Amino acid sequence: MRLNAAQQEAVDCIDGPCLVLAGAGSGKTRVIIAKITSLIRDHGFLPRTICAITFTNKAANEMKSRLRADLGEEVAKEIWISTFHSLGQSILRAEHARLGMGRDFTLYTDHEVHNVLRDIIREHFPQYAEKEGEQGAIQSALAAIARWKGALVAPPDVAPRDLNSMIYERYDSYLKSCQAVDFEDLISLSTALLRDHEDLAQKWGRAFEYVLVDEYQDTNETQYQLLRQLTSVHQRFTVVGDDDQSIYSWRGARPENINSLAGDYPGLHVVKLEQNYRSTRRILNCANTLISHNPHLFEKRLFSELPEGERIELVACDDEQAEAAFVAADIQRLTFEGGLRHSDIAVLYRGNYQATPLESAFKMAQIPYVVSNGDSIFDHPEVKDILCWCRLIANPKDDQALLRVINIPNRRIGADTIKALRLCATLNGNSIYETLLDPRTESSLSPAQMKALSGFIVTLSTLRGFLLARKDATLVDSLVHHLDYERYIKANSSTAKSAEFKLRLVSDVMAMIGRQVAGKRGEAKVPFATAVSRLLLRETLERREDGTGGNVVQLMTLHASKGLEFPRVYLIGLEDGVLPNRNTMEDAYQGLEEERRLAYVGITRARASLCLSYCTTKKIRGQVQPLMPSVFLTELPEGDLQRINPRRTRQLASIRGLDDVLAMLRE
DNA sequence: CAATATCTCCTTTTT
DNA sequence: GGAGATATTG
Repeated sequence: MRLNAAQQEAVDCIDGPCLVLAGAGSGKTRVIIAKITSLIRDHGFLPRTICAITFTNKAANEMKSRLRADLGEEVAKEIWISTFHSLGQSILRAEHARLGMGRDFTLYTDHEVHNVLRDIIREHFPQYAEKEGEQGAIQSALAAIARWKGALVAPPDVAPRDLNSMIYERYDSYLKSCQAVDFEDLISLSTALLRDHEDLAQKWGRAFEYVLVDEYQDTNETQYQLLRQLTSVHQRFTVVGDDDQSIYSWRGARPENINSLAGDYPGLHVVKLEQNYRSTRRILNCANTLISHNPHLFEKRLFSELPEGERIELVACDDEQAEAAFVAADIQRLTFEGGLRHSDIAVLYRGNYQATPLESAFKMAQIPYVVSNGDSIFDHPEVKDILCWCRLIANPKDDQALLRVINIPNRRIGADTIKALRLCATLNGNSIYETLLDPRTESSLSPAQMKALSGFIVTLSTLRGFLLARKDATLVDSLVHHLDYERYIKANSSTAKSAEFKLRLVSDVMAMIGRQVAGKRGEAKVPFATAVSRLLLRETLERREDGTGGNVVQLMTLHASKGLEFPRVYLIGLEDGVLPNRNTMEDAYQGLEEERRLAYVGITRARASLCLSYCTTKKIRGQVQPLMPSVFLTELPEGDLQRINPRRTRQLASIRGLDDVLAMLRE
């Protein structure tokens, strides 16, 4: 498809910094792809000097496959396409020595970070937990630490010494003793590294002659700093963003980074994309009217030359079961009679928990569906166990992994033994692994305990010797085999069938690691530790069925829907307290604005047809409670809405309208 | 030390 | 109304 004037302008601006303000559906992905293609074909950039950064793996994969289609496998695989986090991980793995870390450091997930902080507070600051409640203390420490890391302040440099700063210090040294980093470290340590080492700043600044950032409004402080450093040598980059779609401020995103650019780069070229190619004029009008209730950083007016389209449907249901049943019945109507494919449809909602009633209604109606970001293969305890074994093999200092698997399979190592071990470890500031090997430890434990522990040490060192020597996919089989994991799972499963299921999950995950280590699929061979932390970053999830693949309805949160589009969209749960979510209202009106943007993102996912629904009652904590419709419904243009009675089956007439619109969209 | 019963927190979004 | 952590038994 041809580019319009503004899109072409954005593609052609290559000599300096370029900011593209891209409204929803204005073809920003097309611009990014066209620009990368043009950089390579028309301007002689080498593919490996181009770096494109996205926020989700989903977006990165999408970009990869589109570039593969345009440029071919050979060229496309050379381009650096990654999320900020995985780029940070690459930098840290390459430069680990400067940080005084081994190459095989571990990535701690939020869950582990939470547990670490909980243990620190329990052990060293019990009065803190008593005063604020344990959860409150953890939350407060977590927020403070995130703030310091975001501002690149190391524990010794924290100015007013308070409780949180002491926790920060303990936390930091604990992570170091485990040779572990957290998600935020992937970026903040990379940034600090380039800040403190001029040669590295030069090296990485030269590596990328052109940098592109998608969803720029979602960058936080450190990500912006990293971008500045990566582009410091050539000063050539394009960032694409839309402040109306900023929905991650809760994790530190600063849409103001859009404004900072103009100050930091006086030569900044700004391009606005205001023509929407995605949605009917009615859908766009709804979206525009809703978002006009928010203040704006940049004035922009989205317009569309597409047909007016059908009115937006508005459905009031009795409760969430009725709502789910309505959506299911409506989808059946549209697919049986309306000729819509299941994959043309998405159901969007605020929280993951809202998927449950939909799932049961869809199962009942035999509607094929996928829940994205729903329960992942990595959430199964058996998979977590085996992954912790992998982490431990790569990095034995990884205390959190060690504590999880020290008694898996059963080795008769119990709570008392672990308690004694941890005491020794904290006393010497060592990891538990080091403590196990320390001769001084023996005096603190009984002979029986020592015997059980030495069994564990032998197993671990055998596995390390065995696995780290291998560079092929068989290593994963040998892990399961050596642990006698099959027997362990069978012993802990109620039925043979569930044991089989669990083993299947485990071997799937191990196959993912095996593929990377062996360098299958034309990808580069990857060290064991990297392969494992890619799983923790969820980088290697099996590719989603795209279009042709699974013909299924997609269920997802509004956050997960960003960047996607569907002919028919259901946006459910438009109740006061749900969307806008009650818990976000604390930070005054800021919260409401972000919730409104969330609704805006949902509405603008729809191409031809949109259905909004809400419930008048819902079961909350077991109690049925009445609910008010969302304020956002009152902010939509009345004339573009059409109330639907969920109890009455509808006529084909309304489907024909949809058909026409779809046909015009396909032109 | 392991298996079962009871309690407590939380249900916002994700790399 | 559910998961996960802790207390209580065998």
